[in-house]
Amino acid sequence: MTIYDGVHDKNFVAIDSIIFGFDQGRLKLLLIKRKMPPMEGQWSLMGGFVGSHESVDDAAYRILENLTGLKSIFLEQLYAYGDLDRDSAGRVISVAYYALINIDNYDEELGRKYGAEWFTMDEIPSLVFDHSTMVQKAIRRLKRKTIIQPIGFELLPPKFTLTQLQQLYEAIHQKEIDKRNFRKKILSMGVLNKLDEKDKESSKRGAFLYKFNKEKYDYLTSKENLFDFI
Amino acid sequence: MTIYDGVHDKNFVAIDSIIFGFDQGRLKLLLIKRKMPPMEGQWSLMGGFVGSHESVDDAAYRILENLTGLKSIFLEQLYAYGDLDRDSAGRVISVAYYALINIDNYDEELGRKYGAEWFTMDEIPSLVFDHSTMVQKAIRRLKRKTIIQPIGFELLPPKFTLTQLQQLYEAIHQKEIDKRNFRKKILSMGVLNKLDEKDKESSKRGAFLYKFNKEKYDYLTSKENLFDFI
DNA sequence: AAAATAAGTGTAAATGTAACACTTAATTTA
DNA sequence: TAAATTAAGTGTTACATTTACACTTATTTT
Repeated sequence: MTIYDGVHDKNFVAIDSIIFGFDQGRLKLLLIKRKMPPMEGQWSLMGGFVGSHESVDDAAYRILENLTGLKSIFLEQLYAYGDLDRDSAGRVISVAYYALINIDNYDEELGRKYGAEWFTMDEIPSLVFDHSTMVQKAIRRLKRKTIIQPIGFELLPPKFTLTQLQQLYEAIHQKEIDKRNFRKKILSMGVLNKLDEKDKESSKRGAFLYKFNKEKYDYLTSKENLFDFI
Repeated sequence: MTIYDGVHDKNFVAIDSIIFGFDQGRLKLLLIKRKMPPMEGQWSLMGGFVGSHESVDDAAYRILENLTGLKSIFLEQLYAYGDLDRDSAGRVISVAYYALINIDNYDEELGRKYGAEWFTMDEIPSLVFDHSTMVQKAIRRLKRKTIIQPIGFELLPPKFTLTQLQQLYEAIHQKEIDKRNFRKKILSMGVLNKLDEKDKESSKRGAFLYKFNKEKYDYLTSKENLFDFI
């Protein structure tokens, strides 16, 4: 019946993480320089193998924590890559995840250990294996997802100004957004809480700080199916 | 550094297929009755293991062909499921795919061999392991995707009436659609070719048949990024 | 010839999105 | 201490998209 029945085969399963950050108005990607063959010295996504006594999600969190020191962050499965020759070292199936982190919480010490560096989106070098494909898909997913869900907050500090939030959206979508329309839309979602504090860093007048309202967000996502993406 | 480093572990990787069909105005799902432990006699998605000498996509196509006899059909990766205890027989990571097939081309002979049956969406029995979760996700994906891309055609015969197409959309989205608005929108997409033939099965007057224009669709999807979903 | 059946068609209201420029608060400098 | 500087903050109109809504037409059956 079936020409090839692979019932008794096991395979290496790996994780690769597309790690997004946001700094100085620019969207960034965390890459590491490979310290082992194959492709030693080439830029790569952070990755590792899935053990047989941990879930795939747990492996993704574990690997991300190794590099960033961060535990509870936004991490979502992107796609499973399964071409036979995708990894030149042999047959490895890789489940790609993308993470959104607040760059302030990133552990630079750890990063140095892995030879990690942040790259702005227009300066991403060519990557090993099919990692560039993964990054492309992650960017598309991020663009789409931020239209529907306000996940962008994950990339900002807990308190942020509307201007910062707008700059983030502009960085993700790579286009200018009208200030009035942006504020109208984002505030109408009702997931932002205006604080009494002002940020005086970037202007003389000072801009009000806002906080993401997770409770309201969770309520909306549970109530309506609209926000539900995948 | 890392508490658990699973570098040297291999894992079983499986495929599970959510197979959609459309018949008599109803969206349907193809399920099989398990003929082996665990969960013998329980309803399940069609599945199989990924061999170490085939790509994950190839495995998905192979397994689908086994059951349906169909080779070139719409098949798209849904999600990789990796909980430790998801399969009660042991540690198996499963990559779920969903398929859209024209039910006329389905090989009933083969289906009988596997104990396969078509279920309408409101009659889906409880399924083994995490298969119900997979089905839920596939339905959500299908709903979303048909809003953006006209992939619904995959479920219809090559020639179809606008009424049939509308019934398909109504079945997927589980709500009535206004006939005039539906026709306006679907025709404005410009991916349908009206034929000179009429279908006289369902009305005395007869309804014009249409054909999906793949060339135009491919052109649009390559040109504009709009249709691009994931 | 009349009845029955599903196919086929257009317009107006409502909603959502996009375009557009000036005022205000606070600090710095002259 | 008044003028200049800087980014924050704010509404309205035009345009596009989506929704709501009902009758006529072609053909077959009785």
